[in-house]
Amino acid sequence: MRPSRNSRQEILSKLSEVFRRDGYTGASLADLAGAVGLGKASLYQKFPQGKVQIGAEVLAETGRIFETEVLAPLREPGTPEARFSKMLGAARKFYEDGKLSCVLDTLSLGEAGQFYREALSEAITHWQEALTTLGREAGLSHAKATVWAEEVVITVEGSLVLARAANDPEIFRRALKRLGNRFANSQ
Amino acid sequence: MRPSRNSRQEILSKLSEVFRRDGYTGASLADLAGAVGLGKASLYQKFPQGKVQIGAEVLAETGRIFETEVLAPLREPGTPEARFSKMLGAARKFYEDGKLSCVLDTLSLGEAGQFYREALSEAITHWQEALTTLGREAGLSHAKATVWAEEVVITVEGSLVLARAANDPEIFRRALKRLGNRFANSQ
DNA sequence: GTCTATAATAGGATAGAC
DNA sequence: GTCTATCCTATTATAGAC
Repeated sequence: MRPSRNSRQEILSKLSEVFRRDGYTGASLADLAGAVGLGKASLYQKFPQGKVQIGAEVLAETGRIFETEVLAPLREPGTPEARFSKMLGAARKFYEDGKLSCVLDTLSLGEAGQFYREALSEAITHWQEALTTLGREAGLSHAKATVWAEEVVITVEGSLVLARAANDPEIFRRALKRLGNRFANSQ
Repeated sequence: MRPSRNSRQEILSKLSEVFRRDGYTGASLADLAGAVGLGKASLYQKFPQGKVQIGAEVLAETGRIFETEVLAPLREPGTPEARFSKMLGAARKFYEDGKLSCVLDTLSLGEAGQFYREALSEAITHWQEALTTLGREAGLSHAKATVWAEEVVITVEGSLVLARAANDPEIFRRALKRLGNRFANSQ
């Protein structure tokens, strides 16, 4: 069923954006509350354990969205090339054309890294495994598929960092385009 | 001449470490002061404009160190392959084998990104240009050298993010090793 | 130059009214 | 459920002693 206007999912989506722009420490409760249009006290009604809980649920929900919107296409029918291309398109949307950072980056700095270590590791593993499977289906050896998968994730994360630091989202889009072209040409 | 025991360079180096672990917002003045073994008030003696100034000077000094320790080898005598290999070794040391993040990442989040936008952009450009020059000397066309340079920087930044998020510095070391091998094999 | 002490403000969190 | 009001702590920043 369709979530109501301010379902928990919608709230977490808005909270996620704040963390992805400002990082864990940089996102104050006032910022977070403001992003969902509530007072701070109302946030505590929904997240009694406060900021740590908000981060944890944001991570979990972001992982679910990433799974259904970005990784699922890797497993749908079609040639490996087409499926990878779909994933890249979905990633481009997920990261808003390079204008929005990744929680793997913004929620792994400093104290947050300690809170969320397990969730972060699992998210990376999950992403890499989905890519490795595709690589194998495209004819790569296990070793080559593993390396390729790691490099794809590295490229997405690295290009997002550069796009943010240089204030040039085009860096991200270029990098994704190259990933797609190279995979197509290797087929 | 050799800097005295607590020269500004040494102080900035210690301050830099805090920013690279905890990010701009995550680094409190108490943390920063503690890292150099001083009280907060003493930090304000050295940096009257406070945290923003500290970040700016850390960025500038980190850029100088990166230039002399990591980029300089690219321009020294030797084959392109040897010079690139030296840069990778220096980068490995600079990032402490993947255990220390890059200021391009940790000082570009949230408000810090606005403060330091120019310095961050310039640092990226500088790094890429040094690599592009090397690529050209290795026989690449301008277009290919530019792409290759961008990909090297992306790989370093991305593998650092993953290493931190997964708490596995080996990701960074593997990525650097692949960069070296691939360049050698293309010669 | 460095310290203690102290503002002044922001941030995380809770109580209780509506 | 959401708000105002409040508390407590942390944080930035400064004053003034040594």
